[in-house]
Amino acid sequence: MESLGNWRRSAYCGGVSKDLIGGEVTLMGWVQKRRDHGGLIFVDLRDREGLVQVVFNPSAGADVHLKAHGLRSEYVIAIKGAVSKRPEGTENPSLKTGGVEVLAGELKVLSDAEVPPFMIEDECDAGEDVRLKYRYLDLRRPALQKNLRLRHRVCQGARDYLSGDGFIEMETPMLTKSTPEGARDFLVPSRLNAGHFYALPQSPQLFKQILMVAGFDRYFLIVRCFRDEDLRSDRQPEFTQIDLEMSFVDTSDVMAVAEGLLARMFKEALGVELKTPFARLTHDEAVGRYGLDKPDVRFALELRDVTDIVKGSGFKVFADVASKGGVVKALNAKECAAFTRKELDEMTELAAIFGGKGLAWVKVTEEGWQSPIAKFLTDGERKRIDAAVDAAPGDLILFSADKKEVVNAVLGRIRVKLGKRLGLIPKDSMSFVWVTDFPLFEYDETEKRYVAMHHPFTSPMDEDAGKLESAPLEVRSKAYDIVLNGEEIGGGSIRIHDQKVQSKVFGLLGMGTEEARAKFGFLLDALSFGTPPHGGIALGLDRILAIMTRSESIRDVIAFPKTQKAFCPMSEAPSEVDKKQLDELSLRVVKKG
RNA sequence: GGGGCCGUAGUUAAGUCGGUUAUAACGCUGGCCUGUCAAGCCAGAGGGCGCGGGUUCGAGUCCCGUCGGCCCCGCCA
Repeated sequence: MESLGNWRRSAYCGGVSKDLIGGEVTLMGWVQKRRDHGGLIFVDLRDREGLVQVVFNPSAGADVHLKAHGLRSEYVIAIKGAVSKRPEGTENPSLKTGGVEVLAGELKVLSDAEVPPFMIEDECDAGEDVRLKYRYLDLRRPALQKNLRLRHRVCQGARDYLSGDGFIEMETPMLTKSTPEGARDFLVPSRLNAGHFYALPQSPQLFKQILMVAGFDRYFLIVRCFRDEDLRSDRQPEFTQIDLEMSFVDTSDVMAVAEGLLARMFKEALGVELKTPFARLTHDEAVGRYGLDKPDVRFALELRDVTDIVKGSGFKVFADVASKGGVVKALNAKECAAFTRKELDEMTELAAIFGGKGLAWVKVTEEGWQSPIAKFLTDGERKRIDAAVDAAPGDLILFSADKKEVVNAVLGRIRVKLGKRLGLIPKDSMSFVWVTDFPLFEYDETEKRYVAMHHPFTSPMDEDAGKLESAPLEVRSKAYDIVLNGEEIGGGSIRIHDQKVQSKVFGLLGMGTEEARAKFGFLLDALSFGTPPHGGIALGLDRILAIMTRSESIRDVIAFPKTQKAFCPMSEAPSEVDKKQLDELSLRVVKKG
């Protein structure tokens, strides 16, 4: 290995252009590929800006040529040489620098390299476990470099936009207080307070509200959040939010800022102009028509309620469900009457995953219904159903009958599946939709109490506030989610700024006065000292980037993600710690047995 | 906590009904080669099938357990 000495890079490999022809350059980078012809040796040299071909010609220096013979993939080298137009017929149009090459005059091997466990190229087919173990090699791949540099630009755009709109970037604690509600906390033991723990923030929620109390008026943060829950392709234990909060505003103000912010981020990232304002659906509409509170509105295929049509029918399954307060809904899979038994079974299996006990189907033909349930329904009922779902010969109607929540979940997911399978989703479409008017509370059957649908600090709608005690489940909230292509990419709300209302909500959530004081006393205190009406939103940066980059998983837009077991194969975190460390923290590990 | 798919050279994969010495491609090593860029040609090395049991004359193939990866349900205000 050689030292850099007084050599300094004069250009990036990917930046060697025709303009430099005739000049000398000093390049530094990684050996992508060596093609040794015995005489001529070609080396593709790579840095973050791209590749350039370096030519080692024995006639230009026998010793340098000999040295180049020993180069291997991923060696880090520096070369000095002349930029030259490539000889006629040897240009490589698939390379940005394919019209030129660098004739090496001097070579330094700055670092040699082991044979990498997988090849550093975009079409890398190595498994994700190997790639995560050697993440530094994986990150050398142009695809990941591109994703992470996009991440930088998007963040930069967000900072610019928000700073320009009067938002102040602040900092909130990472060592904070564990609070009930919400996700499981990551805990950090306190050495100076034996037996006491900090929690890593699930979001800066309370602190940003308190900054509003403190009069900062507009705050933002691009901030890491932590939730100790099971992972998914769109969920990591630590993830990044673009978090903002504003004072003296109502829902429409926050939504307008979020739209402007997203428009700026997409302009920055993809060069596309988003049309604002975005479409809006109430929670009721979203769930009713699409089955989910994160509707993919890129295609229709909407759910239709046929409960009224079948409630008095001879089909016992439907009639029973209807009489017990359940619903029967239908989905018209246009032109899918040719579905095989196997395909129908797959749909039923999918329904089962989401709690559906079955899935009735009807193939609509010129002669009428072909279906196991046809004989249970009258001609009139069948006609009314046909009309309800706009059925035409060749269509396939799928039914789910159950409790409302189950029917919506089942048909909502089947709708998405069908949308993909039938190619109903327009490529390159970015369909944003706001979902508003969420219920303030849900009833949790296992805990036997109300739980906040968004979070406990969400303000009820002014016109519903009177129903807080009389009919909590009918109270709608000032919460809003932003959904992109069927994925939730953000959510927020106008907060409660009245201490009395906040106390009342805590009470409805089953928290006694004392408990509320113990858990959220600081918030209640703060609210009592003059609080502006305020609200905000948090955008899921990783998810947005995954959509922008068409990544299957947010792991592809995070430099150092974790596996599904929340393990980092590179650093091997989490790990056991020394007994001494545990002693200092007054901790003892209890093996589960 | 649960369901599904998957663990075979460095990597990606094949391996039939259980049957000689476990295949291939890429990569790697050596040699030849002055216009390649998926370089080419020749030669070669490299694994005992995630791990532990079991069944069997015989297990990469079957069974049980376990570990790990991915997808999903629950969970994620």
